[in-house]
Amino acid sequence: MNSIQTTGLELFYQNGYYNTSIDDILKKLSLSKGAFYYHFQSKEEFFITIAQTNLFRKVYHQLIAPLEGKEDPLNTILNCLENDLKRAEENFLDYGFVLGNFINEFNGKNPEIMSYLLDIVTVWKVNLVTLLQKGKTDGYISRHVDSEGLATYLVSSYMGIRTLMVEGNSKQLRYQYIQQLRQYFKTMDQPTSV
Amino acid sequence: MNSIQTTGLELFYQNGYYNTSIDDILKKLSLSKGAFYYHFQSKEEFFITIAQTNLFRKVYHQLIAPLEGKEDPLNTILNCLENDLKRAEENFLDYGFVLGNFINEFNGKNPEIMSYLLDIVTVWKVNLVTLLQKGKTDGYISRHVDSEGLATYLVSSYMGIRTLMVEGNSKQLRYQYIQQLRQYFKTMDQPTSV
DNA sequence: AGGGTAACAGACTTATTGGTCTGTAACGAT
DNA sequence: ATCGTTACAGACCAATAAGTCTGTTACCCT
Repeated sequence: MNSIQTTGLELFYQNGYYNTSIDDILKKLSLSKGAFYYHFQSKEEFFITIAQTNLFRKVYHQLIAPLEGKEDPLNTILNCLENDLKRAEENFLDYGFVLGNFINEFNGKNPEIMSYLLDIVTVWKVNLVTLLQKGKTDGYISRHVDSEGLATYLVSSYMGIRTLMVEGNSKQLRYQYIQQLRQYFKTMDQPTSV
Repeated sequence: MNSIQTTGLELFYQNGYYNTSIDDILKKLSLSKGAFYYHFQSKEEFFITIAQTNLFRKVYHQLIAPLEGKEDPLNTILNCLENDLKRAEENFLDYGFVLGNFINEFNGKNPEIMSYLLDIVTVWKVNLVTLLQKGKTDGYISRHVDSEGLATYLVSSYMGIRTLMVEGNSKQLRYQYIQQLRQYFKTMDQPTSV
């Protein structure tokens, strides 16, 4: 049953939700329809289950966990994103940002699933904001920085660069992206630089 | 025939390529299968035609044309993006960035179509780079700015924010995004601020 | 007026989809 | 050993997909 979820997320990620049939998943596992519909009510309920467990875990592990218990928020965020992009780059068959892809796919089609997906984005963003705020009280970040705005900006730019990196020259894109981010961060990492 | 393309792009945008059937398009136009397959060989060829004409025109009109013949590149870009986001926001049924959605959908599924879509991105990016370079020679932008990198950053962040703006509070997101961009631009609009 | 072609109409085919339903193997409890 | 429940197998169904094919208009040309 857990293997169904794992394989399900894998195939949904590669081919998209609507473009992946239950049969595709079952074929890969050499299982039958009966097995699937014994554990899950429908394809939709199946995906929601996956989103709330596997997908959330994945995002948390990739983008939130690496931020915990570190000083110097800006550098921590920068390293986290850079490592993530490097992983995506080395993964010779990368399909973009899992969460971003699904948000894109379900937009305007399934509001319920959309809300679950956006919840995950919110969790990520809240973690970023919290980290940035802490950075301000700890004296790492200039007080005039808008934590909410910066978090929004980070999330959106990351989602975008992951979409762009599906083409060939992902190495250059990553370099440029990180470089620009570093430049931007420079303007706010010392409170004296106002 | 042109109406088929227009309606086709409209529905592909709203529901995605794979989730829009030829019948859906034809039903909306009260046309028959015969009409469609008289003009187009297949659904794929149909989309490619749309991408190269209608989709390209749309992107050009939205994001490239407003940049032409203006001084002060950074402000021009900022205004262009802000106006575009405002339009998306007022459009009470917005489905994200057309081009970005398709790139997301076809990634890993149809390399040929992908190449056509990425071509459009390239055109946009080249236009940005050219504008930034001109801005440097005209003295609007600091010489140490990496035009290529900045263009990459602009494209990716725009694609990301459009994906995020599909949820409710798009007004706030737009404001935060533009605000952050403005802050970033401040660091490079005077050559003396190195 | 008549012939020919461009521009469609729409029934039909084949493949695939999500989902149902009946059947059955394994297995612990009594 | 038997019973009953869990965990599947897989045939089956209705809906929908892209694409084909045989018509049938409408209209221009001569």
